[in-house]
Amino acid sequence: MKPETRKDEIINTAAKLFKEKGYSAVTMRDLATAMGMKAASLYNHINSKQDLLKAIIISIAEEFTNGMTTIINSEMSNISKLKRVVTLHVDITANNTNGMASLNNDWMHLEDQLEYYLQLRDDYENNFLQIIKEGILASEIKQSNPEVIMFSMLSTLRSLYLWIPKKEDLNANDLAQSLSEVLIDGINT
Amino acid sequence: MKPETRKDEIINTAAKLFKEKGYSAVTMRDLATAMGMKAASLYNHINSKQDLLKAIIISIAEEFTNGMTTIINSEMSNISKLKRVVTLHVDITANNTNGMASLNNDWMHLEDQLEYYLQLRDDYENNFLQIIKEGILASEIKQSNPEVIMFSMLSTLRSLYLWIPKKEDLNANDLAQSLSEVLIDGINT
DNA sequence: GTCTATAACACGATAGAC
DNA sequence: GTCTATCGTGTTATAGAC
Repeated sequence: MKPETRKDEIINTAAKLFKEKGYSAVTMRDLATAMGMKAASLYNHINSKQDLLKAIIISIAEEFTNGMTTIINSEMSNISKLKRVVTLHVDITANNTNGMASLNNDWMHLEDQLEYYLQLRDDYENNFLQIIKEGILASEIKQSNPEVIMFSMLSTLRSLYLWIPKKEDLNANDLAQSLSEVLIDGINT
Repeated sequence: MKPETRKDEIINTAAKLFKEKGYSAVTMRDLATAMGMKAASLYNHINSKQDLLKAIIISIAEEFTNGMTTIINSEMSNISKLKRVVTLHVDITANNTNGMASLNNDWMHLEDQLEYYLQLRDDYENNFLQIIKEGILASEIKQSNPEVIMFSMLSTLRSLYLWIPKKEDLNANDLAQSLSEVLIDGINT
């Protein structure tokens, strides 16, 4: 772990506030108060409010892209790949719960990087869908609508940022395990 | 269907804009432009921006509460109750996709009604959890962590507002059916 | 019921002292 | 690196003509 610079502190504090109220409702004065300084002083470390959003969202989006690439290129069953996707989400979310809120809810307020973000998200979803389709072809996965399956899994995984902070007793491995069981094996006896 | 009053038109247009950018990022000027009038004219029909949010969120939240009460008081298996919950979400969301976005993402900007909303949400989740726990006791549902099951189902159901508008070809009954299969029966062969 | 004009204030960001 | 002061603009909402 590198030591946290003052800029990193600001970014992390911003992510926390953005999670609570959303990007648009957080003012630079709010952020400054949370940092124990005046709003003008923030600009010695950052260029703009928009840069904060960019720093929060793009780095996480790229983490997902890299993780997905590794999974896609690996040699394992499609069910195992899905379980690896679950673990990917649990790990990234556990490491940056606040940032995940911005990724999910404030991406539309990106300015210069909006298209890039949408491209990454689109590629990610296509890869996710591909794993499911190949799993169905290989008879590892039930003959259901692949898009419904992806929608359901992805909705759950994208909501993890709301849930992980409330369940601190559950460690990442146990949570990924429980989630895989529920998402993949179902709940019906 | 009652004829839509001018006030209803404004509320529905507001819901659409709130879905796109969030409550805080939508200005009364944006709303007025979308309505083809000037911002000042809006105030002949509504009292404040906050009132719009209240009208959108609280009515839907009460629909969920009423629907859940009916399900809880009905005589059927717990698995059937869960399927009815899925249908409840699909129906309400199909009827008011835009409003569901505010319910999910902008509830924290409620002022006077915030506590009331949180109370309704809390009661709803407790009832949901109760169905799952009784289903496990009755051996209808697998011995998994009930909270993980609820979290997973509810995350998916709460995301429906994003998905339903993109899949207009799927009717409500078919969607509820597919979702129940995936959420309750799982995807593993 | 819609308009123009404007009040009263909050916003992001900058200038320049220390 | 933090401060005070402030610019220029955008915000919700109201007043009053038509």
